[in-house]
Amino acid sequence: MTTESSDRRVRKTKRLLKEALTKLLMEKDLKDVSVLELTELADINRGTFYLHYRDIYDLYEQLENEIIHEFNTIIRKHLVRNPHGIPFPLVLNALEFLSENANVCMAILRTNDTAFLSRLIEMNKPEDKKGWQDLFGKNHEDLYEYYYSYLTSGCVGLLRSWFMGGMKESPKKMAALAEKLMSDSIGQRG
Amino acid sequence: MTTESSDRRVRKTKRLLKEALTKLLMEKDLKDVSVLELTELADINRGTFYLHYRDIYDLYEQLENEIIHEFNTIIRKHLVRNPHGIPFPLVLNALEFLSENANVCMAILRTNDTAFLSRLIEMNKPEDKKGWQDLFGKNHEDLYEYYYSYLTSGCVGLLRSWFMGGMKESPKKMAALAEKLMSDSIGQRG
DNA sequence: CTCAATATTAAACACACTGTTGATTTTAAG
DNA sequence: CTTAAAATCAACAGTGTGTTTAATATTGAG
Repeated sequence: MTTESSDRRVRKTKRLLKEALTKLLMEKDLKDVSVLELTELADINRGTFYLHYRDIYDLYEQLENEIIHEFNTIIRKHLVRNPHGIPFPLVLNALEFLSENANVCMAILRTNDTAFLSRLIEMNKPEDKKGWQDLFGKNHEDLYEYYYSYLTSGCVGLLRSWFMGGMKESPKKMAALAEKLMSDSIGQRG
Repeated sequence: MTTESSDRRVRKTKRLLKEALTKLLMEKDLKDVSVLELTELADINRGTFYLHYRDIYDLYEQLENEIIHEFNTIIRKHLVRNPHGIPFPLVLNALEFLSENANVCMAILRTNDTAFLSRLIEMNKPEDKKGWQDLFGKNHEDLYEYYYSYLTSGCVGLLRSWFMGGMKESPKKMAALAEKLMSDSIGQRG
């Protein structure tokens, strides 16, 4: 995870750069963002950029990291309390977080980058066999991975759709929908 | 769609460049591919590249286009015959196509680019309200879009998982699984 | 407040790759 | 064979990169 610097100057520089990148990602692809224009927009010396980041992609990754980390914090919190099953508040909290951080999330999702998706999936995948069984039932052990992929990708797709459509539905309504779709997918144990 | 050139030289040049890009995408990200190394690998003059493509991303898009086009051909063929419902052969054919074109598909999916996903989704979305109703039932009309997003994203995730795992299951088995997951998602009309 | 440490700045640099051009050679189609 | 088109080769200016140097500004600790 990104370690917070104790020096105010560093914090300010990084914050300005991340804000600038978020702005730029609203209007163009990551590949079209140059260090030059980024630092000009942030009003930061170009050399300073390289004091903190290897390149634009490095900065982007750290931005994405922060979102994923906060996201996982929400998820973990619920998993500890209720290790099995898919609690409604989890989904709701997740959606509310996204809604509150719309700017950055929009920027990330706009890049059309499923690395974001893949990482969320991998990081929250149940590690032990027990977890799998509780989620998907005892049959089709060899298919757990596939069930999981379908479920999580589906959710991210749902979420993307909600985001891109301007988040017209309330987080609560979307949470209920996600909940229903997920438990329907899981519930079928042929 | 990409128009086939009548000139053998052009066809050869484009084919070599696409093959070279596919190779390079097996080992590095699209952003790290330069026109220089691409044309050297393909043994094509660098200037010739610009006769046909704007930049690396343009070439990549055309490569992706071809796959999507063939994919859609399979899908459309089935939709005409059986406009409503999700026929088993459709999924099977799609998976077999992917299996046969593993190289290119792997290269595309490895880029972690959901533009591929989004386009597949958009291009095959039922246009008329009737289609939606037949797929999802008559309730929750306002939620059709979300159902569709969940369903299709889920399938692409499933497919990605299958691909990245080395395609150990047979296309037939995966088709059955996809079929089941999709109809389970759709079948619920609470 | 003072000061030593550290971050930022400004300027310059070599470098790699880009995208285009014009002249020349090679190739394909009729 | 003839001719139109494509590919090659060499050269070009332009842009952004990544690094370095010395000077300047800001910070946190004492």
